[in-house]
Amino acid sequence: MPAVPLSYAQIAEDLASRIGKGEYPPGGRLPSYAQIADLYSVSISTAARAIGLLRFRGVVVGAQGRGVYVPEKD
Amino acid sequence: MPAVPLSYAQIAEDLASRIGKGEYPPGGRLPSYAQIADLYSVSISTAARAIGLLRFRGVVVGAQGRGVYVPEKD
DNA sequence: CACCATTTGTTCGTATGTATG
DNA sequence: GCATACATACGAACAAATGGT
Repeated sequence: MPAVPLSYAQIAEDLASRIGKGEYPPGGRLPSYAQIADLYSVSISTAARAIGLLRFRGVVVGAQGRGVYVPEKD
Repeated sequence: MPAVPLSYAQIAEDLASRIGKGEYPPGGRLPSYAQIADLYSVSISTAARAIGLLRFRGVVVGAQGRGVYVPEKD
């Protein structure tokens, strides 16, 4: 991780890239907001924004109380 | 405007709709963050989020120090 | 059933940086 | 230099849903 934290858009890109590489496979669950915030050294609100972008793009689906998942199929 | 403020996604939808209707024509400028916040009775950060969504969708383009504009052509 | 911790999702207010005019 | 404006980040708070005890 860089000393200068990534922007929410860059975090979204990084996560999308990892999903594309199979790091988070279809049906798999992404780290929680708090974990992402910790992983990328950003606030929870910034982590939520990154996830929100992925959600809008359809890369992931969020389920309140459960987590954020990679859709099984397109 | 309703008593219950719209969400950032709904504000983005409303603005996109107005753009589609020609209320903000190609080449035209949208209200500033502060004006949108006032128009929809939300905070500036929520207004910025709505604009950010439109920007991601390509519906508008933002220019620092100048404003947010509707692209001339697709 | 009730209670509680976790998690998503949103809003707010403030602050900062950059760019324009 | 200054006012305006975009763009991002932060921390706090809250609602809603879930799942476990």
